[in-house]
Amino acid sequence: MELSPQIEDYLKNIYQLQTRYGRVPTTALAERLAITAASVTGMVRKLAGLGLVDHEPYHGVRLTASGESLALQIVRAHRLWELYLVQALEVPWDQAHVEAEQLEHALSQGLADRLAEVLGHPTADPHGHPIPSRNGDVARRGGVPLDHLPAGEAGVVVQIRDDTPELLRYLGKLGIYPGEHVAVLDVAPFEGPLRVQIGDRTEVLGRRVAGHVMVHSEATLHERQRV
Amino acid sequence: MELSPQIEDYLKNIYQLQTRYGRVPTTALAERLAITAASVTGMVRKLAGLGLVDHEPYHGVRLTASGESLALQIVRAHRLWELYLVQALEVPWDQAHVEAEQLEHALSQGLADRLAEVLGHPTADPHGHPIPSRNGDVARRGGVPLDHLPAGEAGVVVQIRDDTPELLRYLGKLGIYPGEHVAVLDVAPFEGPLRVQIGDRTEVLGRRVAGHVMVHSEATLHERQRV
DNA sequence: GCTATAATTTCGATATGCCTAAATTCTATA
DNA sequence: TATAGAATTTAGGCATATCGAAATTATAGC
Repeated sequence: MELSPQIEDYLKNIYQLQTRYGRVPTTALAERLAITAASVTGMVRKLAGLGLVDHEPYHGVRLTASGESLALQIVRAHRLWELYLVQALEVPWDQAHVEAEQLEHALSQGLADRLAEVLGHPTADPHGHPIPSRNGDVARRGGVPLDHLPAGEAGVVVQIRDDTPELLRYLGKLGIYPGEHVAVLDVAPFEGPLRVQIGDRTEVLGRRVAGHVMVHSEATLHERQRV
Repeated sequence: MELSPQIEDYLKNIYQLQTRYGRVPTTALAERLAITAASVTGMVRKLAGLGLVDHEPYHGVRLTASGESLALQIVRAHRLWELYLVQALEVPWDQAHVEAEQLEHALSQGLADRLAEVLGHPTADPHGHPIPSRNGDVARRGGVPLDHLPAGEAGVVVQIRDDTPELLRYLGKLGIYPGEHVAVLDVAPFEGPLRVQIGDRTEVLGRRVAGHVMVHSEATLHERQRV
């Protein structure tokens, strides 16, 4: 099936919204796509006609099986490009997203497979978001926001959520990437900032920022020291 | 200036036709873009309005300076991708064109420069077509069709002209690439096929095929043997 | 130079994807 | 449970880029 870039964007964004919030309201989609709700209604009716979404008027949309399968191909294309740009072309990770946004619509199945091969069949992009496999399998990566970790607990960064270029540049400067080990040394009272150990350095992180850093709790700092 | 992929395609194709044949008739463009002449007339009027082409009704179009400058950016994007796909991703050269056709519209100035840098600021794509520089300089590569070389003359392949995937696959099998040395051993009478030496092998080439292989005459076979 | 034919343009239509404004439906709260 | 305000859809329009058919202009042969 040959889809317009617009339709591809709809599918991708419906997918991303529904994975987090379930059935997607028209307005949420409209906001993400930066178009009016009226336009979304129109397009969504068309997508329903194509059998790609299930649209209950006034109650949002949800991808059908075939819609989801197509959405996953776009997500795959996007994330493969992001990783490729960062890894092979050394594009700064905060810029990769914008470029990938264009490139994702210009990636054939064959070339996608080639990228995946060159990258060693990766399962996550530079932000830690899972890269769907060719047949649409997605590894859920989960994690909890860093600011939910109690003082003294350690973990591994698994993904950066809701990232913006500015946030990514900041985190990059701090050396906070997926795969890095972090430990919460202490938390200032009254929902205050966190003192965090990253590698051999100590940084102070605001809660807003920490909330975007998803970690897998690994072991308490105490336990790690015993090892 | 932000242009639609369609407009980019018009500019690119006008550029390529006008470099070879001068002022471009509507019909020639229509045929290349696989759309009707009526559609071309409409679009061409629009391009003229944007100051990108000079349109003399009933006498074809020609790019203005700013139109040509934009066209060169597209050609640059296309050829950078082609080379990158072949060299870095090992895509077969007969497939690179189709992929690049899509990717060329999704290449930012910055990423184009990055590709060029990674490739070592190349001046030609895998087919030997010149890659315009960032500021629009194009190295004319010329060459004469291989079948214009008299028997006994040698040369270097500089480019493959009017290539199709089938032709490219065939030439690839014969080991005929830009940069390769070839020598015409003899030519069968009545516009017959050519016996050609390629590296240390000898192949027989039909005239149709040889006509697509552009070479720079280098030295006669006789002279080369003396060296 | 006239005319048949080819090239090109004009004209009216269509599909896509977006918009604004108005109408409708939903939902939370009094 | 009635209703105000929010969410959503409907209705009418617009720009882009395409088409086929008809009209116009160019050109080549007589």
